[in-house]
Amino acid sequence: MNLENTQVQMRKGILEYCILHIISRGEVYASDMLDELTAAKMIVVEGTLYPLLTRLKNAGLLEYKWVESKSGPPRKYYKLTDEGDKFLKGLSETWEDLVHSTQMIISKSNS
Amino acid sequence: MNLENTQVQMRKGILEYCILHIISRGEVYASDMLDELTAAKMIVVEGTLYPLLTRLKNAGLLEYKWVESKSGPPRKYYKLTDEGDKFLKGLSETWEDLVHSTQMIISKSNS
DNA sequence: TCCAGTACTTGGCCATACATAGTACTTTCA
DNA sequence: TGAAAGTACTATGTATGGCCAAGTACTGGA
Repeated sequence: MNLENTQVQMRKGILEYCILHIISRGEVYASDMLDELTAAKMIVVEGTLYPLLTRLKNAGLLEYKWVESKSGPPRKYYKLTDEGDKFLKGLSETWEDLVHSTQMIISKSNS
Repeated sequence: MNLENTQVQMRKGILEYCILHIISRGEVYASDMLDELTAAKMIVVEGTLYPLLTRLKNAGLLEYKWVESKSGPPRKYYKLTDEGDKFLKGLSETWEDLVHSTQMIISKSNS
């Protein structure tokens, strides 16, 4: 039971939410997302991101198209499907409820 | 990939944080915590709470004492150890960072 | 004595984050 | 021309934690 492990646990599910948000803003590929997540100090490694994208695609929330690149292999550019859009709305509600509940408990402690 | 499952995943780790907070306010036993969590609309079932308390106790973050009850079997009243107190402080930081990072990504989407 | 209520325990299941190693394609440069 | 370096993606195995469900143990009332 160390702090590091708990950080991992806290991130679970939230990462999915963040990724959907990033994709909802326009077509991006994996490295774009990694940059954005890193900028927000939400550290993510390849081995986490790629399986997640595959999972979301298989669930019908995302779709992608191959785009040629000048500096390496072609890239998968992702965007949300209609279903993905709906799912994101549901997730937003869940997240806000969760934050609200947590703040409620925390604020009681500090009073 | 349904919403319900994602809600479960989002809760991971956060629950631990909330429980430690509740216990930090004074000696309580399981049903007290369940009431408090339910009041905050963070639904938790026994099968989640009890194993969590055992885990935290084994990790040395909690300690408990048995107290007789007039309406049923004796109860375990929990309180934080010094180590638990330190751990909670670390967790608070993690939680705030996480919320901050997430808000950063969300706010970009809405602009 | 039997039943309902309360408090706690235990074992098994599932999903996700992560580490690690590997594939495949492209450009660069000796 | 062909070996090295870089980029993008894939695959496999591990650990953790929330949850379900069934079970134990103690109490007081009918």
